[in-house]
Amino acid sequence: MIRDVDWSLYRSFLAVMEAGSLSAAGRRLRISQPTMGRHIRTLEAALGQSLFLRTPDGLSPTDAALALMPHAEALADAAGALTRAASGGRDAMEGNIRIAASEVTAAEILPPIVRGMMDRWPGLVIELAVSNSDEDVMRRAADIAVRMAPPRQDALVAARIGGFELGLYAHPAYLRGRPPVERAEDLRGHRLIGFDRPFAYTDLFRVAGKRIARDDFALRSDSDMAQLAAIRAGCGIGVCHAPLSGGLVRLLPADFAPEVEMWLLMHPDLRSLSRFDHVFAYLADALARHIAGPGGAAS
Amino acid sequence: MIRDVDWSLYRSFLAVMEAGSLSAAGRRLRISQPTMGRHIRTLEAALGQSLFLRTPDGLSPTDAALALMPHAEALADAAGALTRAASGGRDAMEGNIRIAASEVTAAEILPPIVRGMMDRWPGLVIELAVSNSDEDVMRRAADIAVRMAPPRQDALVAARIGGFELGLYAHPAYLRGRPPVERAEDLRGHRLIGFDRPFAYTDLFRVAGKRIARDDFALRSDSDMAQLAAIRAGCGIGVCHAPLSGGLVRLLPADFAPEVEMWLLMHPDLRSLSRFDHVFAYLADALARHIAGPGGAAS
DNA sequence: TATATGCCATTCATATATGAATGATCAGAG
DNA sequence: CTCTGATCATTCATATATGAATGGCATATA
Repeated sequence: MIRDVDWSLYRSFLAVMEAGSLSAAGRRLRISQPTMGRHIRTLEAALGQSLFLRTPDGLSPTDAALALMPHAEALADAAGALTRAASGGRDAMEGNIRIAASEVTAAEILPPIVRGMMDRWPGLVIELAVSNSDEDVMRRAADIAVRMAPPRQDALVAARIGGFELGLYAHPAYLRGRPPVERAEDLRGHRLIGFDRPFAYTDLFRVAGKRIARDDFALRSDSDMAQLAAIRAGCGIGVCHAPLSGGLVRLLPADFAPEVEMWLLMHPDLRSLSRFDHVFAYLADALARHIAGPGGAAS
Repeated sequence: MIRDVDWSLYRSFLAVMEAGSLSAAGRRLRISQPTMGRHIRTLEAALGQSLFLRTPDGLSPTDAALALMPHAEALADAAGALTRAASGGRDAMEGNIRIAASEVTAAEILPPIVRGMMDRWPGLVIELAVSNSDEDVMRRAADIAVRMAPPRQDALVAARIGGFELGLYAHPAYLRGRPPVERAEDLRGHRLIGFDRPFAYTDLFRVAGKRIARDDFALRSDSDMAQLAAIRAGCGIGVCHAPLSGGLVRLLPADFAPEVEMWLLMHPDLRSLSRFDHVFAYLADALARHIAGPGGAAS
């Protein structure tokens, strides 16, 4: 049936899918547009189905192409993981490492830690990717991930870093001149900051047993970083990691104090490269110390 | 650092790793030995490290190459999945489907079911792979898997087929002329058939609360198929799926009757190709009917 | 000891894939 | 309407990768 498709063709396919045109894809892969066109034509011939409709302003994918897309991405993830694994020496602390974390983690927690890593191992090249699912590690789109929940995938190297509290916080400037928040009912009439789309966290948002729904929020954002920034800017009352709450005022600590676990994940295939183990251990240690710091220490 | 490695080189790398020599790898990929040699040399140059030691009778992998191996396999799995997904039309019931199952399942349960599928959809090409881990589906080494335990991976399409019993069985020819087995203690002195290496099933092997250990087995095999064949050949007493126990005598049904669940798994990326959905549903239905047949019906 | 069969490296003529240049087409801006 | 900036398809000279053939080298086999 289908035989011996050159893997480079898949690469060109993916590039065209992402870039939207032969020319743009060619630029990205540093090959010429005619070559790119030939690759796609060859691939279509090999697979026996047409993958793109040629239009004056690019190639638009057929349904068949869309169906193949996730597989092509998996291929790219695996190729990326291989290149990262091959970068640097066998046991040397050099080469690329891709770390995935949530926005807040990447922006607020990791930078000083990464700084320390880079100082200690100057040969390392760190890539920070923002994402929220363990899938990244399973799919090898990232080597190591920091997550705020236990892994839902078996077969991953996982370390529980520790637990910390979430809390309701507001900036003093917001609270000034507004009715005090002393009981759960006092939240009515206040500006609440929360998620836009339902998330894992959504269920956590219960104050004194009552669930805060989407409509109760005066400011909605799916970016936890934007939420944090909004709280700090005095936009209203929102949820924030206790260890990150410096300068903010905690509200209703008795009514809202859900605990969150921090986990570190790694793909088992990376254990054979010692630098991943070292970075994993370094991160686990540094994150544990971060949690144990101000407001943490719940584990 | 490392830039723009042609994915075909990874393919050659994998072929050499598996074949053990440039010539053999070349034959497998239908390219010449000099070309294969050039590919490896190019890859080594691109990755900046030597991958093989050239010996008179082949290429032996360095540690670096061994470390890259799992990644290369992931790449091959993804490429295979892509080709399989691309084989056949978009919504047509034709093309390749790879089904993973344990030995016993593949040999005893699936054949008539697969026969039915092939009759119904003549365009389908079925590949039966023997394996025991959900990993296969997660890694996309198989499209659909039949498993005897709930999935340990989230993010898989999973259907619980039903439960059935395991039991202790022996062939009448074995039992003839031997002391009868009426209580758990009677097993002493009998020939037991069991696993060689510790497995998930090992823990199940408890008779009247007492665990049967490795040393108690007179015949050990990690192949469940070999065990079944041994029981049927009258080698001794062993564990067998109730639905497969035709012609055998059940022993100590009150003391040993652990329940096992059968699950069907599929990678979510395949849902967009309708033939995988259809085959999934067909398998789920046929397996459920198999279980509900003789000796099953525990769900 | 001679012979056969693996293997890899090298060479060199050839087939193949590539890129620059060109032309055609379309959409949007002035 | 015209011009600009995208796009893709085609052409053709060139660079590149390929395979057949060869030689050298080990290890089995008789």
